[in-house]
Amino acid sequence: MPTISAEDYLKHILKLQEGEERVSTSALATSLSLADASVTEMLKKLAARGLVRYQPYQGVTLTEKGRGIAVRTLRRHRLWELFLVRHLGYSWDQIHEEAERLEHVTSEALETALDRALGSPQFDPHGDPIPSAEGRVHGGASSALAALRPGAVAKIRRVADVDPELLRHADRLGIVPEASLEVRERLDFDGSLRVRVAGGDRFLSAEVARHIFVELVEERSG
Amino acid sequence: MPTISAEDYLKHILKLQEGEERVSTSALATSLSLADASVTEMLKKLAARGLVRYQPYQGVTLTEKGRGIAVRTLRRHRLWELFLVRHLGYSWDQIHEEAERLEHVTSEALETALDRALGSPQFDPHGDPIPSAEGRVHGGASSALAALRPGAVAKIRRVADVDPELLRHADRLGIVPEASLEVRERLDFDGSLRVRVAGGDRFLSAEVARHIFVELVEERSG
DNA sequence: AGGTATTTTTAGGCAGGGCTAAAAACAATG
DNA sequence: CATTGTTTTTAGCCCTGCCTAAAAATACCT
Repeated sequence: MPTISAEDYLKHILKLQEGEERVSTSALATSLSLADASVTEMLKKLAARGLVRYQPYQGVTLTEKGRGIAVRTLRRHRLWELFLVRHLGYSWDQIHEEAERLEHVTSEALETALDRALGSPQFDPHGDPIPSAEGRVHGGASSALAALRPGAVAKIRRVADVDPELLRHADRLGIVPEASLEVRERLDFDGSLRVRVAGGDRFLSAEVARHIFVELVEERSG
Repeated sequence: MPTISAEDYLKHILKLQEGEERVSTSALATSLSLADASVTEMLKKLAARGLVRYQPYQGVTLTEKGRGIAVRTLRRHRLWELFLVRHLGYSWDQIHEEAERLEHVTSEALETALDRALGSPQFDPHGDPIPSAEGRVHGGASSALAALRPGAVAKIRRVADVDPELLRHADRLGIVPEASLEVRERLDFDGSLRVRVAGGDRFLSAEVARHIFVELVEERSG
């Protein structure tokens, strides 16, 4: 059984590993909000348990075993997030912290029960893919709303779960997964956008638009 | 925030405190499956945090603060047990272990959500009372089935959650909270009983009957 | 009361995880 | 290529909880 701490390390490595080949000690330390030295030590322990490949000064990568645990933890996290919304009346800005704790005390039986109660869902409330029980992750190929040009029509896929405030803000604007949207105007000097969504025109800062991911439907010239 | 360990200590002290005035170090150690010495040390720490009153060689009692945490933990445990049965398809012999872990990662918000989803329930699936949000525990005054005489008619209140096997056994016999039962026969030499329950006659060993608690309805002479 | 038994506490260790400060390795640049 | 700067690792500590073995209190019993 991996400890809570180990699950957290593996989860963060998994996330940081997207794109990059090897994850540096300092990047991981920043991501976990821990001192670099603490991370160095833990990496040695994880390597000894066969969960990561670690060469001093060369960063880490997950082994198959480590990846398995990381993905399983991510699956539990996202199943809980959806469960909290669907069955316990939570809103999507309040679920991250709860799931962060619940994911570490979820047995295989409970994971299965959650999955069944939810009908084997593919996405969590933020639009993040829920890994399958076998560990396959459905990498949705979507692009940042911030990159779209005026006239573009797109379907919202995902709102990055970086901050509860962003989520509350997006929600008030009608920016939720599955909603449709059209870019009406783009101010070049600050990158902010005016978009039509849920029947109304809304303004989004570039910073907000950077955290919203969409699938392009049509690229009308404005 | 109390640690998981502290919550477990307090919960066990609460349980052992029923009846007895002070709880001894060794009784607590046995209950927690820990070495006596470990318990002694922890008691000093809990006392320093104001959660228990502890005098060397004199045993422990809970302070108001400690009792509050113990009762809250018990409440969360029992809410989870019922939730697992009602909303996640668990049977009552599989819920204890899950709840044992979930109770320690349950925020006040989650506790409230569980309570609401269940309609502020009074009892868990074993018939154990669920403490109120304010910490009041509904002490149900029931007696052991083992003590009833032939001819007695009673309503089942509670089946002690001591072992999953006992629970599965009781369930197969139709012995569940709220069911009605009549004692038909009692074999004095081993204390075993023949009872009528759910329309059929069933045999119970004295050991099983000792873990079933009932409320007497009528004491017919057999 | 005095001596044996039992309980409880103290002493000394260990593993998991974390921290700061100092040293070592790697990178980068004049 | 040598020096400065940035990462990363090592060294030495801390805290939480647990353990065993030995010592000290309390209890029991003749």
